[in-house]
Amino acid sequence: MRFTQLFVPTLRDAPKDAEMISHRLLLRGGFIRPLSSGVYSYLPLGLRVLNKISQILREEMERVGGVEMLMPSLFPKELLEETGRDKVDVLFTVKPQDYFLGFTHEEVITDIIRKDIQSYKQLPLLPYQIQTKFRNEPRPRGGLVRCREFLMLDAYSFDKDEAGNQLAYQNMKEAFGRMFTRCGLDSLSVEADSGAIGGSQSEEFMVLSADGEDTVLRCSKTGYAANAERCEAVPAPAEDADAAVPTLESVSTPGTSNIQAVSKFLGIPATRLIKTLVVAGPDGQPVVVLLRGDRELNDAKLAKLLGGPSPLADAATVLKVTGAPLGFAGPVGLQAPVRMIADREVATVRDGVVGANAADTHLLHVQPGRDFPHPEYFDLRTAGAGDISPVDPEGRLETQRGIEVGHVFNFGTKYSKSMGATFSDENGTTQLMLGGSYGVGVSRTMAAAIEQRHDDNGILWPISIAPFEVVIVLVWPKDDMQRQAAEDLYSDLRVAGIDVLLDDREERPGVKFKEADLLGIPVKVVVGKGLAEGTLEVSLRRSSDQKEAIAAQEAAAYISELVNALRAEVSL
RNA sequence: CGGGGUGUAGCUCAGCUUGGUAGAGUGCUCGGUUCGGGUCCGAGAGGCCGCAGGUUCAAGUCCUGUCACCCCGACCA
Repeated sequence: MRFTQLFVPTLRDAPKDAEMISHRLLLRGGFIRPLSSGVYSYLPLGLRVLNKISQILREEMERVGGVEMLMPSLFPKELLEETGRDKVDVLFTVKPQDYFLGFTHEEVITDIIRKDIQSYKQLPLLPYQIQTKFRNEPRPRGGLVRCREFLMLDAYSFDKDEAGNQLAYQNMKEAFGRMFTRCGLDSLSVEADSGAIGGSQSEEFMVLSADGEDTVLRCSKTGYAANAERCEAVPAPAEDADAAVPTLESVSTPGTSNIQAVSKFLGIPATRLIKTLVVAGPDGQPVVVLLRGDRELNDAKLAKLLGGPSPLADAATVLKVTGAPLGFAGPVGLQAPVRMIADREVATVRDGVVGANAADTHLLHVQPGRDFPHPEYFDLRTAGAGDISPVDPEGRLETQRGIEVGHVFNFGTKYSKSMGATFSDENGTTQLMLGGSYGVGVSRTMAAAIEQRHDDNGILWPISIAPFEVVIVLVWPKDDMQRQAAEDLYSDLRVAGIDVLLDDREERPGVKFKEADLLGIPVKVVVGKGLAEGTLEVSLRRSSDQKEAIAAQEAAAYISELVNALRAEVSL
């Protein structure tokens, strides 16, 4: 491709309100342009990257037996009513008739399968597609990181038995790992919550990045990693388990309606406080939840336990349950009989401090089981850095940020059951199919790659997904010798199967150098003053201070070798 | 949906406190200059100051409403 024929509107400055690096560089490099919140056009360079990523995904899907197809984006209302997902809140509705825009395709593929598969002989099956998805995200963010319209690979497995189902899940996990490695990303799979898709087994693929949306916890001893929202929180061992605890004492603590204030006022660490929250369960009934003072309630764990989202109760309910204003609730002497649950760690608190269920008053020397009946103990807090690893008592959890680029789900018979996808087994018996679904955010992967690979001058694309593998900077297009040498090299590299961009613009050299860096093309060849001595200058974007002078006649062969070496770094 | 912020030239922003002729840089066009890391000098084009209403002799500036976008939370590839 010749630069003069391309459309690459670069910007010297990115908008100040674009904060994520990938967002800024995608805009500055002329890869994307916004149309609306979370809705972007892919300009020529952006599309080239998307296509390269998509191609890698296709190859890895075919490798595990995937078959590509393309399903509609327009869903009739009745289809989603079958599984109840017509109530999903991210759905876009299409007006004249009752259609939804496609957000994920479990129902569509299951509808096809239930009609066209009758026999175990037709299984297993692994259809997939790469397609634009529509989700009315409440808050799009970070450019391509979180969009209302985005490109996704979605795959669906259908199997006749659990062994096949497990194999499909494991195959897909491996395929995903290979995809991200080949895209030049440092990724890891973590245990995850299955969310709206449902099902039992679920893992996310994370690209580690300081600006990632998700928190990942990793065990220092083993390879175990989990999304923080999902990671089991192991209680810290009790200190002074045998120490005598004095009898209860009520103290005045004026104006201390949060843990921090109480801790500071009494000079007692938050670890000895017991936080008492009142939540409204899914049935509307209040539930009292106890946590150690320094811990955070995990909404997902609570929702799972109580059977639905359970937000904090309003002040009126708190007053009714505790007899006190917000901030002074405690497990001792509650007004109304309510269910009381606690994080397991609360059982380890000795000589604790709790709200007295009276304004500006707390109780000292509290002992669970002595001063109030033991509540039901569960894993309810969010695990954090320094916690004991759930898989190895010697291990400690370390925290990192990540961007979720892929997610695998095993949902068993969830969709085949609700939609009636059955087949006849070897004995002629009707059975439900087993399935899983698997997604990769293609456009998000593009952003994640930049988050992980950039420097002050711009992007550092891995060669496998770079818009071009090589850029030839023709320094003086009006110099016939330089132009001829650049054209020859351009043609030779194309013949050698290399994706090459010839910067043939009538621009000052500095502009071309700066933009080559911004655009992140892995190999740069400068055809300029060195040509007087018969040489071209070759450098890598990631180490641009190391420049090699290569004889013009040998340049094509040298660069081919270099490109092959770079390709090999991200091959499997 | 809750909280915070921003809307002024293609892009990045100043001007608003204290109302009085619409600004800079960059980009674009033209002339010259320079010629291997976003040259320099000069000239020029380019504006519904997000939109609607109000206050005022007078509104980019003050008030009310509204829309859009960005950031932080609840959700997800």
